[in-house]
Amino acid sequence: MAAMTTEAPDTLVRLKAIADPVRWKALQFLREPAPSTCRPGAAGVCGCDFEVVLGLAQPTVSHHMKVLVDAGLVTGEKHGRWVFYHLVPEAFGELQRELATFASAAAEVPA
Amino acid sequence: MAAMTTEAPDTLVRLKAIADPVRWKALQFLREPAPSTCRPGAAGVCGCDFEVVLGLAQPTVSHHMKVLVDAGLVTGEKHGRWVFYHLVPEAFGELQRELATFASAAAEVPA
DNA sequence: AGCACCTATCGACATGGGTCGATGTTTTTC
DNA sequence: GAAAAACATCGACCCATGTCGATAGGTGCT
Repeated sequence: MAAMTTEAPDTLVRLKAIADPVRWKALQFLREPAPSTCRPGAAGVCGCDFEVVLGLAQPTVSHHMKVLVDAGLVTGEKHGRWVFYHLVPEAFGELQRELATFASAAAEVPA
Repeated sequence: MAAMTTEAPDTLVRLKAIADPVRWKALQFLREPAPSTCRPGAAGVCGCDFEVVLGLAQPTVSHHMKVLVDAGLVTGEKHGRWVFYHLVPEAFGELQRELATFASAAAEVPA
């Protein structure tokens, strides 16, 4: 179940993945993970952690994480019976560059 | 009021506004506007232009533009009976910085 | 083996939001 | 004043999707 980060999902897919309150909160947690409640000293954030952080049922968490992984924003490594999630900085870098084209658009005024 | 760009809408509101195929296309058009079909030589893009570009009915266009304006991504100036829309570069700059925090997050490289 | 735990999938439900027709408001033009 | 054009608002429809319970698949522990 390797994460196919080589192919570039559409920008809209990534934006739609981010533009959800639950997934946005999940990404923020991935950015600054609190000490794992299910596995102290773990090298990542597992799905069961998100259940606590997000306050949602397990299938719902699984669904949201799948969306993030499919969008290429997050990778999920399976270690034992846990899945550890990590951010994909490149994906956010690409989005950053996309938005930059809009931030600099108004700079050039039609002659 | 027309342009309440002083208050900062939530980041999620802006992301949700962008993460829509129609509005994304509208933003791209605002970035590189083609010559206006309803008013040649106009100093902006009016709503009726979007009807042609997006291929949608007028109420639908009005709805989408309102979402973009409310999100602070676009301003709408009313000139006569037309409303000319422009990008708000600052808003995209803020989003850019938001995403930068994820792009620079601890990137552990697999051995 | 048997059990407990984490995760993925399925099915069903409810909500949100995109879409359009009809209508109203404002402004320009004749 | 009347007509036309651009835009906003309203109401309704319909699809996408977030949510959960039930269930199945996998893994580690005793």
